[in-house]
Amino acid sequence: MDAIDLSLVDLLRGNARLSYAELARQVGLSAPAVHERVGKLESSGVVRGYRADVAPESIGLGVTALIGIVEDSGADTDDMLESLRVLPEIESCYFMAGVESFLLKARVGTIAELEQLIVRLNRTPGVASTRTAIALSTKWENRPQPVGPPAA
Amino acid sequence: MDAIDLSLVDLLRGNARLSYAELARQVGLSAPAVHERVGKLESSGVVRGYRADVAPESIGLGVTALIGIVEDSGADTDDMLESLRVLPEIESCYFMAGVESFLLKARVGTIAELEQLIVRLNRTPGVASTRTAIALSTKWENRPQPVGPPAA
DNA sequence: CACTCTCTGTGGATGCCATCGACCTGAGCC
DNA sequence: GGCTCAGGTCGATGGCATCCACAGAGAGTG
Repeated sequence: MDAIDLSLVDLLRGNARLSYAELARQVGLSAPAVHERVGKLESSGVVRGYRADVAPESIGLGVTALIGIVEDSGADTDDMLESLRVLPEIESCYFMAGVESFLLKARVGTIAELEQLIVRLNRTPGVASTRTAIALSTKWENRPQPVGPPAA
Repeated sequence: MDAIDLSLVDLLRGNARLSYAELARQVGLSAPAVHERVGKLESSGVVRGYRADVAPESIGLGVTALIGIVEDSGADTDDMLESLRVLPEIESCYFMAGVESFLLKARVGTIAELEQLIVRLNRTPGVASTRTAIALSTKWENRPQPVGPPAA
């Protein structure tokens, strides 16, 4: 991970569809060299994939909610995780410090669907309680932070 | 947005670097047809961009925190938003229902940097108080939810 | 110091892909 | 019927991805 790798990562975070030729021009290397570097970034796990950033409301997921989960004392955290993982509405899942063991970001189409999700969560073994906060609007999301040390 | 558009969106959420030729094969159209559809999805705002998914710890952002913000009564929400927007550590910003007006997801390298961020937030005009929860680990994040109605 | 091995580059060749333009076809409408 | 438009296909062309052979820098070693 030298400065050129960081530039590549930065460029690809801004636009994942840049061609290798374009990346090569930006960082001052040849296209094959860039191809190899990016390949190594991928196989070493630095770059986990490439995703289209889609407006959620345009694919019927207009409701965003943040849900905190308090575990039962004695609950098996791994089992709970598996239960959470199968719920497709849960877009992100963080294991937290604090009273609430998990913080979920969930995306659904309607408030009714959110209700169903919350009911399902409360029925899940190991869940003592949930606390849901609805996002009225998303000001921004997953904004890439310019890479720290060798910026440009 | 017909079924083919949804398939394209799904494919690109899974791998944003798929070629138009490959997309065309997957949905059973010609490459130029796919090119035009994707172009329309982009210009209509359904597809907002393409991002490399980078492991944050590998670029020196190993600490994730969720921060709730309570506004002063009488604070100007738009001004606050502008103050928040310039802080690069804030990766996502939701305007929430509830006592806490904003919920931020912030990413920093160290706990010391997180402390600095919280201090800055508490000094920001309009901020009455903050509440910070640290993510001990990220189980998953921004997992694409398979598109609802016409799944395969 | 020279030898060698490895890592990371470059440059050239080749076949696939992006992209443009010409043309086709079916739906909706006078 | 005949217009028009949206959205397709096909073919051509230039650029790009990708493979290969080879070159130079640095580290470790006799």
